Amino acid sequence: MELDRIDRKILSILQEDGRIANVELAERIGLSPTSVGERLKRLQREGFVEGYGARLNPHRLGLGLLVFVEVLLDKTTPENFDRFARAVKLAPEVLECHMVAGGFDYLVKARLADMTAYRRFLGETLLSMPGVRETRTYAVMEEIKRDAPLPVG
Amino acid sequence: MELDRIDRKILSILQEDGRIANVELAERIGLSPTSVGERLKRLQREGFVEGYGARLNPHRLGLGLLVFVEVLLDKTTPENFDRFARAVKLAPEVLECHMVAGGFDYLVKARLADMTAYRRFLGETLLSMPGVRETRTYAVMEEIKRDAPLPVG
DNA sequence: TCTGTTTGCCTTAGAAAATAAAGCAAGATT
DNA sequence: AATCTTGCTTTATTTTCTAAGGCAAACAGA
Repeated sequence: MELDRIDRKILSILQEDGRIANVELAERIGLSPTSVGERLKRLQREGFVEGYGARLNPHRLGLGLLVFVEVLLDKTTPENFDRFARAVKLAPEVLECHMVAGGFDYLVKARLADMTAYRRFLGETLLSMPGVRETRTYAVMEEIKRDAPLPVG
Repeated sequence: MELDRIDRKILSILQEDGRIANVELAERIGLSPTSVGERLKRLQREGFVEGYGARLNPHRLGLGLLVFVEVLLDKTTPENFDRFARAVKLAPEVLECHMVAGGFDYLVKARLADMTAYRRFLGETLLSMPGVRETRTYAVMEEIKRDAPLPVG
């Protein structure tokens, strides 16, 4: 399944402004609203578009601290991996968690109110997770680039 | 400026489904469309909602490889920081870049087609950026949790 | 306590947008 | 050459958004 120039333009615009009216989207593309709507429906059906979301300001919501945590597990058995994965999915502070190849097992991205909240999170959530041996925390001092759109062009 | 239970519910729903019709949003909240619309406009005006975006599937777009790169700068002067920041903002492969406190200077998150593309990106973009001394790459093997909504409850 | 004001919600009506149907033309297929 | 498919357009109906006006409860000051 191939994307043409128009499909990419639709995706690009929608990634920046997911709530744009179909009429206006069609104007910017240079097609009728109907055909743009059909293309979009196809892009959703084919799985290019997974959904839409509001972009919230974390600081405004009292989540002033962004941290990355490198996590090493005790014994890297399948059950340990699985239990850790399940625990991470339940923790609302954790925005992302990736299993990586290299010096550690998981990279966790979390947002919290402040360092006090982080201390609690580290002790009560991360370190009490099954099989966690070691963690290294990196606090973000400045967000240079935040959630850039995927390159579709 | 305080958020009540209804505001939080609006933010929560909108974060998951940013394209929901105001009528349906109002139904799920239990208020009239007008008053939900007014609340939402206020939440946007006050900066809680920064915008809306389509969630695209990176794999479907041929971006099968997710990497995190730790970057160390040569001399940590303000100009070097600034030049690096500007260069990073221009690179479309870079989705996030954070200045961190700890063992290195920057943590970069990037999506690429494959390892070949990453090699090129590393050489032509990252290593040729001003003042970059050392990089450590961590390739993601499995995405356990991806872009979870911010906890607003 | 009484009065005026604000706040947050509702209903209603007019404007705008989404959706579905029908048709048309260019290119592919047999 | 005739038919089918594809992708677009226009039109009409339904749905949604938006702005106006009004009501009642909470609040402030005299």
